Parts: sequence; C-alpha cells; structure tokens
Amino acid sequence: MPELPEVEIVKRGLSEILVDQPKIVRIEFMRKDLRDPMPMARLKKLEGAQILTVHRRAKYLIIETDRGGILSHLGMTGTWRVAGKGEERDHDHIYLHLSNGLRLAYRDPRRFGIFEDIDLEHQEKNKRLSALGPEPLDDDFNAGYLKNKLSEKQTSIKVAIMNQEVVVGVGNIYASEALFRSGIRPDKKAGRVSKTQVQLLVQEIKRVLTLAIEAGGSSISDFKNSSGQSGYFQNNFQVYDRKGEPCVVCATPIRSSVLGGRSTFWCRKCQS
DNA sequence: CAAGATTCCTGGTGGC
DNA sequence: TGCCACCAGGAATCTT
Repeated sequence: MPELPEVEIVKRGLSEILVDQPKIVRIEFMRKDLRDPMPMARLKKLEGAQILTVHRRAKYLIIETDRGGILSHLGMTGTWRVAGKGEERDHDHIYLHLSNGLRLAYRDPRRFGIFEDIDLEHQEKNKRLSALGPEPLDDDFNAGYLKNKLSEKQTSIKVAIMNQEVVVGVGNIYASEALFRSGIRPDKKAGRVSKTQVQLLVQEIKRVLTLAIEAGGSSISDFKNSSGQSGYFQNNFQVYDRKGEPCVVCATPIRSSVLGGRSTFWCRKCQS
C-alpha cells in the first residue's frame, strides 16, 4: 500500500501513540508468517522491553526499545492501528499489548509485509537495509548523485527511480507523478535523461513527496494512518490512475502502459 | 551482471 | 444481478 509519505505518516502517528514510552507486555501472533516466517522466538524476547522511539528508513518502520528493535514493513496492504477491546478484524496478524493499556494491531490482508527483530547497534548491516540508496528528502539525494547513478543505465527512468538502491521510498504512484511534474517520459532510458532533466526530477521527487506528507499521505484502497484517518493526496494526483482523462496542463488524454510490470501513467505532450 | 519476469496473497472492481 | 478474470501502492528471487 504505502510509499514513503504513507509510511512517514504512520511513523508520526505511532510516535504520538508511543510518546509515553510504554513497555511491550506481550506480543501476540495470530499466525506464524507474513510474506516470510516471523522470527517469533527472537521477537518474544522483546516482551518486557520499553519502547523508546519509532524511526523510518525508506519504507521500513523501526521501533526502538531498550532491548533491541523491531523492523516492520507494510508491504502493500499493511496497517498499524490502536485496537480497542473487541476490535479484532480479519487479517489482524499481530497484537502488541502495551503497559499503557493500549493494544497495537498489525493488519495486512495480502501479507506482503515484514515483521522482524533488528540489531540496533548494527542496523547498516541488516540485509533488508544494507543495499538501500539515499533518502529522497536528504541532501545527499541531489542532481549530481542521481545523474551519476543513472549513467549507463539501460532501464527506463521510471523503473530506475523505483529501484530502492537508487533512491528509497518512491513507489509506483509517486514515480509517475514526479516524472509528469518534471516533464520526462517514464519510458526514457535512464542513462539518456539530461542533466537539466535530472535536476528537475530530483526537485519534483522531493516536492511531490513533501506535498503528500503534508496532505497526510494518499489513501487508495484502505490506507489509513494509525488513528484511522485517511490522507487526501490522492485528490492531487495529476496522472496516476487517470488513463484517458485530460491532462491537467494541456488536456491531452493521459496514456497508460506497463513498465517493469507496473501500470504507468503519463502525458505524451507534456513529457519528453 | 543487468534487466526482465515471476512470485508471494487476498480483495475489490470492471466487463460481460 | 452474478460471476470471474484481472489488477493492485512492494520487493525478493528466478530466468534470460
């Protein structure tokens, strides 16, 4: 479900919920696996640990405790929410019972998510995190870096910016949106994107992600923040899921095709 | 080695 | 209306 803005919104929501730094009283598993088996024995050792903070790296959430961390990824359909007494739902896979009386539920119908322990002292060595590229909103994601990273790449620019080794957090929706805003055709070979276009692209990736965070994320399907509220950035999509509808700039019908196995949307007049 | 294809799983929806 | 093929925001693991 979520790309960087949505994960950031969840992170902020969880941070508020966990601001009083409760202990994890019990981790209740409703099943043994999501996409991968969950390391339940190691996770169980965090029962009794005190939660300190919640971080985000790429599309991962990292819950830090005084005894180690939890690495969580929402996949496509994962959500965290506070589940009151009796508020169990289908596909609730994990309950975190907290010392402040709250119960956090992880629900993920499609089960593409991840829930693991992580060694906080050596996060950079974690196999999920070690190969990740820069954060798009950090200063080390800039035109010089990206131009260099894209040079010689034969794949399309859209597939390239969705590659988490190039830059993290950009998924299918925001890739289409950022390319539209930069005037770059999504099927252009990554290595052929000009320096000027790369500068624009970096700027527009940062801009669209920032706008989406400010809007509370995009709610497609059933994305909700941890308080159960929808985001509203989906109302600001300029190309995503708008096949055949008029371009907001020139009224040419928006096209769609498949790149890297994912639906892609663009305006053939505004993007080149 | 890079790039493309396939796979995991369930639910919603568009088309007939 | 009912059914069913198809598609979905991710990423690891294959095959080419």
